[in-house]
Amino acid sequence: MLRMSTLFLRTLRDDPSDAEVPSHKLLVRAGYIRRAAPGGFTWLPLGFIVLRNVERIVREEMDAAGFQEVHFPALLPKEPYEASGRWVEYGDNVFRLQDRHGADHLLAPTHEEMFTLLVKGMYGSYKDLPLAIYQIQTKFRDEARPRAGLLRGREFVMKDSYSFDVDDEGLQRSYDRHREAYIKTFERLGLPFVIVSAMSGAMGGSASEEFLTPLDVGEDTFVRCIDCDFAANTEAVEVPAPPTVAFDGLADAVVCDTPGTPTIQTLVDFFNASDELRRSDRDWTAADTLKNVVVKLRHPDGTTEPLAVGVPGDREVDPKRLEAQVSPAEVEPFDEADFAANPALVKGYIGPGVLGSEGPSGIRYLLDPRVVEGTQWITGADSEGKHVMNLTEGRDFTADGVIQAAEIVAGDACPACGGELEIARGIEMGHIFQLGRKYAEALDLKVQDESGKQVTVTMGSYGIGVSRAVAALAETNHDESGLIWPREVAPADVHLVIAGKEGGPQRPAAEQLAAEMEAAGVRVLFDDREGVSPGVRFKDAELIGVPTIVVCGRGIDADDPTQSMVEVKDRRSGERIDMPLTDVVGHVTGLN
RNA sequence: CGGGCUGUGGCGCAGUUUGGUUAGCGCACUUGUCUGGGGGACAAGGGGUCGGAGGUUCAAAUCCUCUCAGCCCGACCA
Repeated sequence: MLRMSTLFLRTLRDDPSDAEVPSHKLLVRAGYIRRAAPGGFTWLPLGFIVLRNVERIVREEMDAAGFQEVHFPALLPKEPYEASGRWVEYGDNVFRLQDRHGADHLLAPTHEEMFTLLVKGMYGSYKDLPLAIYQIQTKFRDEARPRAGLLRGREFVMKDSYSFDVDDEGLQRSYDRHREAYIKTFERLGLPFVIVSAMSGAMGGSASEEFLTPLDVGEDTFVRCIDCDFAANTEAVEVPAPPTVAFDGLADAVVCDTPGTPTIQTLVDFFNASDELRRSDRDWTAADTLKNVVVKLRHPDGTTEPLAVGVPGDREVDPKRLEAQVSPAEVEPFDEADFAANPALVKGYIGPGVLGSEGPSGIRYLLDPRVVEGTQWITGADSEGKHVMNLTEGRDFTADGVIQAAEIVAGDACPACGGELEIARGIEMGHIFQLGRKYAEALDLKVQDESGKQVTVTMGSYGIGVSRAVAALAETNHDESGLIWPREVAPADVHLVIAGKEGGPQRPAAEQLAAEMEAAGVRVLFDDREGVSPGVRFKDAELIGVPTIVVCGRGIDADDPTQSMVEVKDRRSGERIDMPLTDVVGHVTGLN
């Protein structure tokens, strides 16, 4: 039983000034956490109970799936991370430090290398596999900008698991088992989530999905279909190609003088204002134009290469989508010096005529999938003040390939069902992906197969943000008055309030009720403070957010306790019911 | 790393432009009395090197220089 008279707790009437998002404000105000360091929080007694509850649920679901728990140090030597290349790849995001001998160490941001080495040291046969092990541990990332309280810290609790299999089929099975376990875990936590396919990114690997909790304060943008269950990171959306059009009867390409039209908007306005160029059936729009954007790719070896991307003029090139497509190369702007080095490019009037590996510029040219054979475009004629119209793909120009780099906007067609896509914000709560053999190869993790041959193990890696889940739960479960915890993660089942004059019958009745509830296995947070007005107690109870609030007040009968009535309030619905004191234990043990 | 804003008792803020008694207010805290179903009232208290360092001045929370920290936007990121 938690007694508020002695609980290490101080609730605040005002929001802390450094808090912006609801979870941060409420968790501090209600006395769950306090900021201790940039991006680091102290867990106060109530908060620590919630954190452990989340941990327990995660642990139980991992165990139920047959995964085994281990625990690594957070402070690790540099060597394994050098072997995998991540000592360099992780860059400034990893905390590095030296010991007294000058040896390099790091505070682990994640543990692929250590798990790989652990298995290497213990197992050597295909008979030992499959294996999946996990830990729940504090991770460190030197975030450029910690923010939003617990949602993005530099130190946070994460559950990370790793699977080990001899072949791809085994990896797929391990992946699927984790996927199922994650679905159960998030359902049990009461966290809404969508599963989006993700690009595997810097960690390497192939199949990868993220579990996102939709939240406006989240920092990931994703798209989902309003008609079907399709959801994906914007980087992973594959825009389908429309059907091709036969060339028969298509108008010839015509070069037009279009003075003073360096932008898409000025170009479209010019066409619509011209008697010769105007369309009879409708106005020209930006979607009729083909915009060619040139960027510079920087490859990991340091070399650079220009790249031209052609997208319909009504959309921008999305840098993240582009970068995901050209990874591991990085995208840099094409600057004045680059234009000077490529005289074939006329800024503002770049057209397919000079682009392409075979073209005068020799610049590789990739097209948006919407630009299919037979589509006609208004685009640059590679000469100051000139554009070309009716330029037809496949007839008048071709490119080196297709690229998914145009921005996705709300209302775009769903790649799965053709319905309408919407853009939403979310926060990554879990991530599962098939690492493949990157780490096993780097660290030489092999086992003997049935024929006695050495084979490299294939791995998967799976994370859940545990401390982040506490924040996400607070974010998705609160109202104007305070937090509203799902029962399984709540710091208590019942918040018992004394609301009566000191010296009255309420306190002894509440004491007895608290003892009875506890004996029945109900977790009780008991507001047994003296000299605190009822208003304060009610406000605190609502702020703290225990799912059921029981009030011993006016209904307590001093003369005949068996006649006493108490009030039972559901924090979430706000519904209040009066019931006989003697029924309360039975009632609250039946809640869930 | 770029742009903007902010650092004053535990929390939230005023005071800084125009330097000048003892640095102020609300909440919280202590003591007492009253009150007792929605952060109640009255009274009396305790708690501050004004983020830090250096400088200007007879005098600095206030002016100058440097520095540290926090928040927001962007870049980056499980």
